Amino acid sequence: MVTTSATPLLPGDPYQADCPTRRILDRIGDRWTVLVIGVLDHGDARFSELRRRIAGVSQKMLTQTLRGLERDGLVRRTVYPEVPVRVVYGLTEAGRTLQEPLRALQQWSIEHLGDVSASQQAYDLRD
Amino acid sequence: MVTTSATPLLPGDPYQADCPTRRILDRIGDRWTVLVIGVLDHGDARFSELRRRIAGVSQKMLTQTLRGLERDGLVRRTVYPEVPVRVVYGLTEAGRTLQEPLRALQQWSIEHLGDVSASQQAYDLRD
DNA sequence: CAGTATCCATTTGGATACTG
DNA sequence: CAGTATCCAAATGGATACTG
Repeated sequence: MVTTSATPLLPGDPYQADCPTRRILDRIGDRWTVLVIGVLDHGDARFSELRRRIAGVSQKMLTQTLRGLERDGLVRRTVYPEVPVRVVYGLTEAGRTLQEPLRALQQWSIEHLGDVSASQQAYDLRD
Repeated sequence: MVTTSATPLLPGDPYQADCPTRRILDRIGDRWTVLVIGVLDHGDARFSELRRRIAGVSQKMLTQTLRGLERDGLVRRTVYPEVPVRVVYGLTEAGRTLQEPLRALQQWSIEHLGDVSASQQAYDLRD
């Protein structure tokens, strides 16, 4: 992709409110979004299935998270007007591409969170 | 680093509270952490310099963010006991490695946030 | 089943005043 | 200069009750 935009996105200047890094973190930084994407990456799922598989999520937060992802075009919501109604969620193409950078982040976590925990312990034992 | 832990970190099972993805997002998901890392990646900086370069950050939040990063071993804090005191912050090796997955995320943003904005507009115009 | 609506406790973070 | 301490408004999110 080309960055021909009027705002040249200086690589070292991400401290504006509308910078891409800020926006993506606002998108995925909450408690449930990445978990929903993670589950849906295994395949489509109904609302109740998502709720079961994501331990601890409330109905309100799951709905809210799914609405946000749908609004952003990362998740597709399909309603089958049966009785009772069946609603199936799935990742869009855009949603699927997000998994790659998320996995990079997860990989960093796996490699470094041991050191991070050790550093925290050392820090807390100071003085 | 080796992952010899008793919890094998199933790749498709990131819905536990202590999963690596959750922990790294708790770490970088807040408003200021990635911005601090972004600035420090250009080189060490004093407290006042960070404050100037990160538009909108309050003294309290900058301090809080830096303390958290220091505790995690991602940022090094050096005090020069001059008068007035001079404090210089810099990334540790671990802190520097975090820049790579962050850049991947930023790259995804740059490539997709146009589509996301379009999708939001379409969503909001529905009904 | 898949939500919506409401209430409320906790968390987050900005503003302000003060300090070694 | 580089903080700390305190107060308080707004946002976040869980619990509960209700619905097409």
